[in-house]
Amino acid sequence: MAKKANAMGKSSRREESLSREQIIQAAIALLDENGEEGLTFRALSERLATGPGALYWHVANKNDLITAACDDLIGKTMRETSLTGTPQENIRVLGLAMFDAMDAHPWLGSALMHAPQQSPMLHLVERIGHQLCTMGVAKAKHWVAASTLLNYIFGVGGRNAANGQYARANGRDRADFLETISTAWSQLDPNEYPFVRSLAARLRSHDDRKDFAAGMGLILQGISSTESLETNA
Amino acid sequence: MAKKANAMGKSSRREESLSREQIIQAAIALLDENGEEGLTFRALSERLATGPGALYWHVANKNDLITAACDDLIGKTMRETSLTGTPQENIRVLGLAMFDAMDAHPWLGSALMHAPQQSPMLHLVERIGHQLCTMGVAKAKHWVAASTLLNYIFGVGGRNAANGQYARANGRDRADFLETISTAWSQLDPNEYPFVRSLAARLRSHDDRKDFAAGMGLILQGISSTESLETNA
DNA sequence: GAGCTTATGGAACATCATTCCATAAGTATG
DNA sequence: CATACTTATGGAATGATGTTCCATAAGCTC
Repeated sequence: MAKKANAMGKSSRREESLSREQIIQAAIALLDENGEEGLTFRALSERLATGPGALYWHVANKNDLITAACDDLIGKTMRETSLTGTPQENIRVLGLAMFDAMDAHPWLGSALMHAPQQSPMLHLVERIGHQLCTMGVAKAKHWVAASTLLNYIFGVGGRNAANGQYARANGRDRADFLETISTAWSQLDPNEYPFVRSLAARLRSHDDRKDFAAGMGLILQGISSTESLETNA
Repeated sequence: MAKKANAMGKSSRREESLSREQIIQAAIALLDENGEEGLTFRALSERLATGPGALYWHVANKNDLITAACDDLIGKTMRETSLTGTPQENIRVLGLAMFDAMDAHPWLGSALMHAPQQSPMLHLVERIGHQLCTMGVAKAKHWVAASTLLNYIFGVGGRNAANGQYARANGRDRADFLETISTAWSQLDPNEYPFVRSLAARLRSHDDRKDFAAGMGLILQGISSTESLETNA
């Protein structure tokens, strides 16, 4: 008795062998189609016409795979973004490129929160830093300026992704979703929540991308201002 | 045959009945002790001396539970934070209170990225908004100012949490972790990554909390600047 | 006490990431 | 060409998870 193991027809090495790159691309496709929960080793192996075990030859584990997928997209985004304007404009362009990537791949923002920083991310830091230098930002401000910009970029990305996925998970489109929240806000107690109430209308009509760019503008203005910041250097 | 169901000694209603609040507190304790992955319905039911099924009477599902845990902590943080300074100072205090909460509960930042916005979060928005009004920020800027601050606060929280958890997951303390990255940065190609290299030393010695406060200062300065921003209202 | 509601907790279920392993195709070596 | 060794492969098993189901019992209302 015992396990007969594999029947005869078994495996015979596949014509076009698997590759790490192939697996990453399939993972991205799966994530794009079905969201964060759509990526399972079973679904992935089915799509690639193999078994889950084979994937582990090319990929260490799921975290490794997701990290690689993030790197791939950030790298692609960086490669496709060229900078031709003023430093401030260029930083905005970089931020918007990341925003668009996270918008096109709604799982990306959330995944980046869990994934360790890898080399494509460093490339983004470097490019932003280069623009800061061109702007003539004082060296003492470099660290704070760069980290504030990055935290903002990925903070927005993460939250936008979360909102989008929440709406999608409840089977409603963005407009419905915003409409519901906006209505709820406008019905809040005027004494307790005057500010939130006053934002209800704006919520309904706002444009995430424009607001993102405006927020970058706010930070850039803070960076450019001549006031020196408290530093701990 | 078939299932004999429960033996006789069975259940007899527990002396102190379960409550949603009790479950939430136990969940927070579990998350604090063992991180994001430490919260399972099995561990939770064991700690509460019951079965997983009983928890579902008080809590809809895991998402509901995590959202409730987040709300509990944000609510507590808001309740414990009183504002007595200038509007700018107050906004900084609010941000730092959230930073400290996310620092004390490293899973919080990450969980907030997935959880839908609930009423304690609205309370935070309201308080920040009130300070913006006191500062005399133009109405047209309210939306951008508030959302930029919030995105920054939770963006930093999320990233800090991710870094901390990554370090912890690899069994290294913060100093080790930063040391490794700092060294890696300082060994990058000087032609390709001059900026990142120049930040290596700063990375080693930086203080997350001070940098967070400085970033808030940057944004507040941008908000206070008299230049009007492009709005889409 | 009868009947209904509120809990309770253990077992069962489906699904997941991951490991294991028998196996076969490639590749180098003689 | 034959023999070893490496590189892949893919299916089966493992263990843990969130969730559902259900028999049961305690409280409550009449």
